[in-house]
Amino acid sequence: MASRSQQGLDAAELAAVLGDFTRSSIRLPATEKHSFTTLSVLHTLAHKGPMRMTTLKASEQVTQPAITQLVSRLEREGLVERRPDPEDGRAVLVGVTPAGAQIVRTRHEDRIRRFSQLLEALTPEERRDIGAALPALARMAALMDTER
Amino acid sequence: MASRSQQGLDAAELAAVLGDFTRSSIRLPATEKHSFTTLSVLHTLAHKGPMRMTTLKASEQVTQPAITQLVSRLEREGLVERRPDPEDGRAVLVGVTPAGAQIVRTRHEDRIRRFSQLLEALTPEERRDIGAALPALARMAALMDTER
DNA sequence: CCCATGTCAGTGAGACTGAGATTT
DNA sequence: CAAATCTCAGTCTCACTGACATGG
Repeated sequence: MASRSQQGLDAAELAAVLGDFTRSSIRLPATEKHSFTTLSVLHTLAHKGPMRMTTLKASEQVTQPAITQLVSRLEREGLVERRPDPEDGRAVLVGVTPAGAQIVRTRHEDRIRRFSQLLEALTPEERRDIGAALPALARMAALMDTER
Repeated sequence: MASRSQQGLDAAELAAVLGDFTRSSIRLPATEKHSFTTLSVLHTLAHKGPMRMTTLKASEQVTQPAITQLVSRLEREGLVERRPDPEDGRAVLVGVTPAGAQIVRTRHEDRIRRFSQLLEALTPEERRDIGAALPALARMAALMDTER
């Protein structure tokens, strides 16, 4: 790649590798029962605590009706709870139930197990390279979020 | 992280960073008209040429009816073409049309543009670290695919 | 009265299972 | 006849837009 020697990293190569990586990652959890958005909502609620629909909507990048519908489904399954906001009669606060938190925990453990296996199949040099890039990748992810 | 000094990379940290990264990446193309699977099918067909439904089904990890339905929709939109397999009367071959190939191209260019902007916001050291990790990340993606 | 917050109704994509049709 | 390939029918999730009720 011509521009790699200039700035150390070619955008086309980056897009190709990370695109493949994301595609492969997405196809993995297809064996699971819950959808990506469902898990993302549970993850958000488990890590940030109860919040109102509007806040949740912003973090998941969907419309209000979509959040209403999703929260209703999760509530029916006993994974989240609705309760009125004591400070604002229009709003409701949504929080995870113990069952919802358990799903987040289990999924997290599954992912760690899976990644551990993947790491064992890599060479020490590859593990070192990926480890060294994690802070930069975390920064990129943060930049993607703020850019919206 | 305790185990980082031992093997150079902690699975929990890797899962956390790559999870965040994937989440942020997925939420990005929400502004686009076509779904993830739609784009993935067009991408596959554009890069590997016409193939039968069964092959496509395997690469996208969905059931036959889902592929039938998706191809029908894409055909209706003029993005792919069905034609009988001359060597097997049971099978059909699916290929992209020029319009479908154009969508793949445009999306690819958009991604490169976006990544270029992101890279400019990083430090030279961060770019170097990510560049050095790309081969290892590509290997990980390949391992995820073969593991299924 | 206006605005923010949430829900309801209707529509469409996209996935699944189960049941055929057709060709090898 | 058995197996492979694809389609059809019916159902579910999950997203959208537009209209609406309700409280600040």
